Amino acid sequence: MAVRKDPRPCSIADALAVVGEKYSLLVLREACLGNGRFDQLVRNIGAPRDILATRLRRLVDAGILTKHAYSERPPRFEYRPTEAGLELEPVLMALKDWGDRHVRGGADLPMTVRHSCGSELVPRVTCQACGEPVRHEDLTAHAEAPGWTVAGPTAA
Amino acid sequence: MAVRKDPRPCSIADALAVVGEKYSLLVLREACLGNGRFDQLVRNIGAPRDILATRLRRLVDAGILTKHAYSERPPRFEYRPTEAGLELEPVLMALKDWGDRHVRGGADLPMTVRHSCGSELVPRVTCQACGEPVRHEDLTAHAEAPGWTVAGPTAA
DNA sequence: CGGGATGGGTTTGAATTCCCAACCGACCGG
DNA sequence: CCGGTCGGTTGGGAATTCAAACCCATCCCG
Repeated sequence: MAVRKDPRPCSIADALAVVGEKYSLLVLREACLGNGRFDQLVRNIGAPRDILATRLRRLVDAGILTKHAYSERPPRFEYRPTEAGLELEPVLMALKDWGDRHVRGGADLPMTVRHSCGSELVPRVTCQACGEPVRHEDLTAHAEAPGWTVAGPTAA
Repeated sequence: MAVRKDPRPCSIADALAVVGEKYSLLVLREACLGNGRFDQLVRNIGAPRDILATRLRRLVDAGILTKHAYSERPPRFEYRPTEAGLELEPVLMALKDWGDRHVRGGADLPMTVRHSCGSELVPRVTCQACGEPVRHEDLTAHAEAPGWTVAGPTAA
């Protein structure tokens, strides 16, 4: 799915080139949940088996999953998130939050996540420096490489 | 791209069904940057025009973009993020951060974003309740709807 | 030992998408 | 009138995806 001719050098595009293909993030969801076996992935995601096999190869190659043998004889594997994969989990949580609020009505959430602090997780993307939530109107983009021109005063 | 037979009710899957198709999040990136005109999108994203047209229709239908006329005679349009679209921008930032750190080496970032607090934005996904960064080992998933079974003690 | 189930895939052929290039209509500028 | 811009649409071939079937080694059961 690698965006063929992305004219802009951009880490968002780079990230999507790795995890932006169909099912990839759902595979990571399941891997993070501990459901990393091939047939679990097939059942829980509903992806065709061949597609799943290619995604898994790609995610392993990209260093997001590792293929871990949980049994020799017969050889059986489980796909587990690497450190890089685990660091993608907050993105997944932020996406889940957005989906909770904007796609699903906001009520009757199919699944919740509890944080170790004791309360139910409500993920917020914040600025590390000041701790404030990241809001569009507080952002300004700056080009560091050629290819970037920004029209308005808005930022991404 | 709606995942055809997603066996799990999941807000992540729901969100991806809307913005998970190829180019969709890059379109939103450009819209947030203020580069919302059709030919700007074509140039900056590098997507085929017909695909872009389909994505735009879908994003407008989903309430993520609006088609705003910036000129009558000749009729010219600009796609702008709605409130829901703007609320997806933090996810984009979190994704950019991951890409910065894991796909790109970590150095020579093509673009940076400044936060209104004065420092360069380093987005962190935090727990709203306690303010701590969201880390995999602090999470536990809980099923609220049928379809959910989690294998390990891990969580997503 | 035979017979079925399980796990982790690969193969096949049809259906769907994507991609590219060309085209179009409305307008403007010279 | 002629070229250029903008915002698309159209057509046809290339690439992906899909569903279902198949494969193969290994248990499990009797």
